Parts: sequence; structure tokens; C-alpha cells
Amino acid sequence: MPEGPSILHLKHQLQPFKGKVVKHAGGYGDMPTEWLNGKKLLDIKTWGKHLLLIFNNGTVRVHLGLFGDVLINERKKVNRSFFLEFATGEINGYVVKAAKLDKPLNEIYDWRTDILSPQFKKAWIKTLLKKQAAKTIDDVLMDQNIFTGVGNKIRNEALYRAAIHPLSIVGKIPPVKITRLINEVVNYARIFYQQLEKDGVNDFFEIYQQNYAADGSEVTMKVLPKTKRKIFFSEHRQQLYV
DNA sequence: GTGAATGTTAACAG
DNA sequence: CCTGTTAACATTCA
Repeated sequence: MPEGPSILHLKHQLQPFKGKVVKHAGGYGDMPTEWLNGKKLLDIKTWGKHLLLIFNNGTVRVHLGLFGDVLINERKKVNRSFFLEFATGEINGYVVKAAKLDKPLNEIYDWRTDILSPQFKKAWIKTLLKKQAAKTIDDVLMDQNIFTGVGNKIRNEALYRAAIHPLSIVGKIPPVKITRLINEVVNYARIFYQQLEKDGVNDFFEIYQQNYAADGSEVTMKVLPKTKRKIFFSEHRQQLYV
């Protein structure tokens, strides 16, 4: 379920619980949950793929990983890894990882890198990219401290739309194309989010898991050696900078 | 039954 | 100690 837009969508769906008091918190996860009982959910924020549930005595960071799911007022047969039950309604996390954060959020998170935050700052990303000149762009796009919220779908779609080959070396890509890439990342993340809000699904791909790209060119699929993740690209359209 | 999938991190090897 | 690779995750879908 999770890439940045999915988490933002989840935050939107959880709005009815804002200001409500937790009757009972629990789950089989490592995090203790007693400190949540009787507490009011003050606010809900996101930082990329992190869902942040804010209370006056701490914040719960929920991460969905690859298999995680959060259901609202619904349950599955399997046990919940983390849940919050309210007087009316409940939030049920399956295979999610919850952790308690005690420090002020501004000391932990920098929203300038969050591709879906109003505080997202293109110029700051360009500054960060200078230190990544020797790496390949596909790796850097998945770095959550630089492109916070980008997942494999957004990575593939943004590279295709910006016409950059995924194995290009960051330092060799012309600045104009880097700018275009950052724009496409944000642009596709918004498409992703709007589709979720409208239909509840995200299936609008120009290249990801396609045989032919939107422009009709043939798609090449490659499994990355380190991460074992799949990248999809068009040799015809995407320029390789090495 | 099998394989693959939107992710991260602990554990391990070298 | 640093760096890279693997396994694991109370899953789910085709």
C-alpha cells in the first residue's frame, strides 16, 4: 500500500478521529501502548511514508513497510500489530510497525524533502544532490532523506517522464534535466494521490509494469542487483548520462 | 502451490 | 569498524 501518496491519503481518511480520545490501544508490536489509553489524538501528520499520530505525551510513528495495511472501522482475520480503539470507531494496523517518538518532530523531520509537503523545497534537493554526484539516479531517488516519500512506482514514472535513464550518474545529468526530474516526481506523486482520493486505487502508469511505454516505445525491465527491485525504462526515450 | 509486490532494517559476512 | 548482502515481516493477489 505505501508510497508517500498512499500515506497522505490515509491521513485524509483518518481525519474523523482527530480530537477523539483513545479508549484502548494495543497490538502485538514491540511498542508499549498503555501510554495512549485515555489520551486525545491531537493531530495527524505525515513525512513521506511515515504516518504520525500526535498526542500530548508523545507521537506514534506508523510505517506500513511493503505489506502493511491500515483499516478504518474494519477488521481482518489476522491479528493487529497496532490499533487504536475510540468510543466510536477504530484504527486497525496490520503488519505495520509502530514506534514512539519523544523528541519534538521538528528535531526529527525535515519537511523540505517531503515531496508532498507544502514546505517541499526544490532548491534544497538540488543542494543535497551535490553530495550524491557519484551515485546513480535510481538509487538516489529512493533515498528517503533526499526524495522523502518516493517509492518504486514514483521512481520509474518520474524517470520516464523526465526522459532520464535510471542508471545515469547524478553528477553527469544536466541541471535542466535534474530540475525537470524533480518537477516530474512531485507531479506524478500528485497524480498518484488524486487517483487514490478519487478511485481508491493507483493504476495510471506510463511505464511501470508495462510492456510498451505511453509513447509506444518498448519497455526494458531490469532487476537491480543490490535491492532486487525492478526498474522499467525505455531505451528509446530515456537518455543515459554516464 | 508459486511467485511477486508500493519498504525497511536487523543480522551477518568479509 | 565500515560496507555490502541477505532474510524477515502474524500479507495478499494473480
